[in-house]
Amino acid sequence: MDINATLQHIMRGAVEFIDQEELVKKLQRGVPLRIKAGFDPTAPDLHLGHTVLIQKLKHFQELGHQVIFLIGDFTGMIGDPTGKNETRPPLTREQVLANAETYKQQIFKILDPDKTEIAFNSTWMNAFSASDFVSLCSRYTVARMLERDDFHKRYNDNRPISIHEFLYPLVQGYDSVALKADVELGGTDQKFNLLMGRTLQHQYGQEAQCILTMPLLEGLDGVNKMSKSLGNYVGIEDAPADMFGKLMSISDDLMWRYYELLSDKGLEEIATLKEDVQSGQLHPKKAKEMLACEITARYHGAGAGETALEEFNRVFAQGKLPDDMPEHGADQGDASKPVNFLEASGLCASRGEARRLIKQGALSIDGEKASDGETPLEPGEYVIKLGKKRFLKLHIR
RNA sequence: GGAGGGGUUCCCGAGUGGCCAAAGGGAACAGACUGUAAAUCUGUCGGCAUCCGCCUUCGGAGGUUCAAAUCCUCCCCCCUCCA
Repeated sequence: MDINATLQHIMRGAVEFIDQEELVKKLQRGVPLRIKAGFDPTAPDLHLGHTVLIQKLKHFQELGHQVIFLIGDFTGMIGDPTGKNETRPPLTREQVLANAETYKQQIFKILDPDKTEIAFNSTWMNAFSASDFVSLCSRYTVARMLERDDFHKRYNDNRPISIHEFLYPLVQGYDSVALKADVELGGTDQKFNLLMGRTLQHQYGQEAQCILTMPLLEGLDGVNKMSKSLGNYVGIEDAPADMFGKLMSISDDLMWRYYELLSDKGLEEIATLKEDVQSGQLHPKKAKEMLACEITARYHGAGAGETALEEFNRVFAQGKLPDDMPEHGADQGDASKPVNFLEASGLCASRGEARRLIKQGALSIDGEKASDGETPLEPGEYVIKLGKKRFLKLHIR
């Protein structure tokens, strides 16, 4: 592959690359580059937002470069400054290793294990002495630190910034020194930290890394970035039916964004799809199904996408029942009153909620709308549906 | 160290002694409409109780009062200005 084709592959979907000329120089040496991306040691519950970056790593891998998946177990003690999270309690060695295993399980659905190096920044940071730290801190100024958007805002809004939060960018930058990274990837929100790597590598007498930022994927709401805490995410470990269903619930506008950032389809192919939808040749729902199918198949195997599609249409388009439903058994009598079994089975958080939902017309039993929550059911088997998405197979003894 | 401002239900935020389970917005959930789209409209949105009503909640612990998110005391945390 010539340099131009290589560059094109690298730049696809990227928001910004600093600095292309430097990259060309690095590439021309013909030695595999060291590509760094850092991740939190906690909650290795990756969602599609993370995969935007991981797929970019894969691109580098395909081009023969060395990918370093850095687990920030030291920086994890600090927590990337967001103003929300305070210092996290340090994880134990065992927890970190367990999380790393879970990471591997998830990222190797995308990356090639043989070409991926897993690193932990505690490896070098735990060896740091207090004077090493002083030396590191002396290489950057408070004024420049406050340029970081998040710090800047918080400072102006009179919201707290703890001093240790300044350490996060410094350590992340130092990681690049320790790893001798050639390129570091991150979301656009990471730009400051990525640039820190360049500065520090310079300071420590190394060639500066290039940085590549990827867009942040919007969550299912189409507004906020995808995140676990906002609950607007599609986890790559989500069951095929959930994954498919969540993707179908996005707006048509958002669908194109997802195509752009998540699909393996070429950009031209996507443009064609979009035209077909606009001209009315292709129903937007079909286009969305294709997307949901592709992504579900990526994480659950080739057949899973099709299966999820069929299931989805059966349950939601035709109003039939899903394949597997949670089951719940109850004795006849009090326990067989709808308000009681809805609560006992976990379909509702409380009896009050069950009553409200029934009043709102959300409950159906064996396909019949039920408005009475207080009358016990006779012994037998029932299919309970609450709202659109909650199902239950009920046995009354 | 001194002076001042602030901590409210999932989030933001109003509320300064009873009419407060606490305005308003957001999120979420349900219904209508659909393509389980999105948008929109309507409703719900602490727990128990089929209405009455009862219990828990407004940073924490005590106190005053018939009655406290609201007043007092101490404590914890955050911010600003001065030093």
